[in-house]
Amino acid sequence: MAPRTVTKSLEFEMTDVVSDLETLVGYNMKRAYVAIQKDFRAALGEGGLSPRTFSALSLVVAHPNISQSDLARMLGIERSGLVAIIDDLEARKFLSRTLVPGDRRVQALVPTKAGIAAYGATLVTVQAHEDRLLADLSTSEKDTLMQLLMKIRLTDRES
Amino acid sequence: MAPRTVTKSLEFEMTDVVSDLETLVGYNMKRAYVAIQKDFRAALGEGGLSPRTFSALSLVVAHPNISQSDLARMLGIERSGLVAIIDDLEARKFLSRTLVPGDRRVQALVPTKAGIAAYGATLVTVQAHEDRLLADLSTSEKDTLMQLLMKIRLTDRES
DNA sequence: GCAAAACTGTTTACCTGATTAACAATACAC
DNA sequence: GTGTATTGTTAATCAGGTAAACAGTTTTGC
Repeated sequence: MAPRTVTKSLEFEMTDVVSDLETLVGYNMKRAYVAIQKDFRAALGEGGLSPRTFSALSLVVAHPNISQSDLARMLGIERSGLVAIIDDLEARKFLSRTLVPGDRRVQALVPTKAGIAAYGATLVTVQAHEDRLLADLSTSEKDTLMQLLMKIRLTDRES
Repeated sequence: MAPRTVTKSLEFEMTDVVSDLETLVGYNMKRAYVAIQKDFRAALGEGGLSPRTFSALSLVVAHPNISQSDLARMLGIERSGLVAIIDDLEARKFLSRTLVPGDRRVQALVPTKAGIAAYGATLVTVQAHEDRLLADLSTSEKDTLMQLLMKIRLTDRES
């Protein structure tokens, strides 16, 4: 079956590999992640939302009345860690904690009009930042990257 | 030119996209990075090297007699932040700070035999962790991922 | 020659993001 | 009803990182 395909020449490319480090996915993932985050913060500027706060706001806008516990689960963080994030968003008047009739434990998170507007504007800025930073990647490369990242991300499901 | 290619069906796939968040590279990059790092730590266990300490050791083994300043530059961190990492590696007797004849400011980092051995063993463990975690990705997918991450990473050069 | 500038390793103070453990209030199982 | 589970919260702690200052040591520019 397919006896003599020549694949050897693809195994190594002659870019000078500085050390084994360069061949590890984790190391390159970290460096790429740091570069993106740095540019994200620069794009949103002083007083702008941090990546995690933006993520939380995004999910609250997409899922109004979500509880903090559910939001924490979606973000993959502990609910104790979410408190400060929600405090921040509430201080900015982007959402409010509101009582839920049926269950007095939970406080549903509802975005304000200002919150929805701010989210929309910020999303545009964030998308512009990604378009700029990833200008060297073609659309199909970006698609591929997203698929691969998603695959790796979902590895973490069971924990 | 190419008047009616049907690309529309590729634009959106019918996985339920929870929010805009899922469409952002940065968010998925972070989630994937967190998943990998978590698995890395689990693979190396209690008392094992942290990712950043492993990275530093890798570069010292690959470049014996490197200075701390050069190492910090390679890692993309401040040299003040490197001190604790080198302290750790020196405490484990994996390297030593040694005087350099020509310049009394620098202390060259030289790996010990134990350091080189530990690095080799750890590298095998790390590679096994990545192979396991990324088992769902084909070899060519891994290659593609590395190329794309490298491209993004190099965006950060000028800073 | 020598003053000014630059570089090296280091400490200190601080920041961000995150976790764990505990807690009071509330709801649910049966 | 009693025991168990869940919610939001605080407090303590940690990991990783930055920025500013510092003493000691070259290097540069005349």
